Amino acid sequence: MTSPRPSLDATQLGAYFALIEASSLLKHAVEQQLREAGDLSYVQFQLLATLGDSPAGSQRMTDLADGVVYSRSGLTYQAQTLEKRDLVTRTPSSDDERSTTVTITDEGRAVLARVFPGHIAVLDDLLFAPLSRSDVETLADILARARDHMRQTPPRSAAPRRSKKPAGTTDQAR
Amino acid sequence: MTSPRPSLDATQLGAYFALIEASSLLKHAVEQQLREAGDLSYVQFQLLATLGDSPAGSQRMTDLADGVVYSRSGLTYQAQTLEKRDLVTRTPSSDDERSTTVTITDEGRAVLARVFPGHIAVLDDLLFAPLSRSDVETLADILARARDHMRQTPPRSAAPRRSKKPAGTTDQAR
DNA sequence: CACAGTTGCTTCGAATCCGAAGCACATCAC
DNA sequence: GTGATGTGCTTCGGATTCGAAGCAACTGTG
Repeated sequence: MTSPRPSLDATQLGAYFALIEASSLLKHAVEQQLREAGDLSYVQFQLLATLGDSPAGSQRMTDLADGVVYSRSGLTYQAQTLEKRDLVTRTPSSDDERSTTVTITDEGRAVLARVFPGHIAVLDDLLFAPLSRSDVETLADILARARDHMRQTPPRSAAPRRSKKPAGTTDQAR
Repeated sequence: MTSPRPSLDATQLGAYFALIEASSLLKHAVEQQLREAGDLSYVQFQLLATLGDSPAGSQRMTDLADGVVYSRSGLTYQAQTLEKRDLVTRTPSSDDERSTTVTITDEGRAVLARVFPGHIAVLDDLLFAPLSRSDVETLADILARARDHMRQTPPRSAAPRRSKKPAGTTDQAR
């Protein structure tokens, strides 16, 4: 950051690094707690929590994938893992033979309930402890805006201009 | 499902989810850009950037690991990968035979320089675009506080005051 | 109805990650 | 010195991730 880069200013860099570091640290801590308390990975917890929050306790694979940030294949893997442990069931949808409906089981809800208190505790201790009430509100507001913007921004806007991919053009190598 | 349990309030949950989602989305986007522009993973970029920022362009493995959030073994893996591509060199430290000093090469700096503009562009488009100047300042301040707190909080404090367990659930096989 | 294009999910291979165990050097007693 | 500990890094095995390719079921057009 002491480099002569005419791009981001110190504040922006600070925000960026703080965001990445804080989320990484938090995620690691949460992951560890989940592993110890219920032998769950973070994704697995997210899936169970999402399902537990759903009206019927079930969702289509695709809708689940949209809620979480992970890939479809990764979701398949985790869903299978959860199914093996009887925390969810997977059944073909009735109106569309292709889609799979994932449903949380009582056992799944039990694990969720067992893990939740510790999860909250970690968040309180690590994330919320050093923040005031208004800090949290502000944080929620700003990050929600950023998230919403990223969600609706075309995933490919990263590289400025690029249309069709004609051939093995050694893409933008400077 | 907003159960009647003494959990987090809506604002806290919102902040938590927004933090996780925003950082995940951003990281994915950045990762993709880095991959396309310089065939670097996010960790590799972080390592190169950290080294590039260092006075002599070099650091001990351990110090590097502290800067990044990843594990020692993961760092070893990535350092080896970078070394194979001649983006860094690794030499035993002179005063301590055990430690390894990692140094960025000119080639490494070149890759860094090639990748940087696109990196900035992604950040501008995805993270900073929907935020005002003061938003960024506030965000940086709050997250920096959270991060610093997490860094100095003992790693094992996951479940501090929570010793009660739901019946004689056989603990994990150790 | 037949066909082409979509959509939903899974399988496959490769890359990456972590924790535990192991190895080698350092440091601290005595 | 010499052994007991500690520190720095790597190796090992296993888990998790992704993208690309594949399969099966839907949809739209004539």
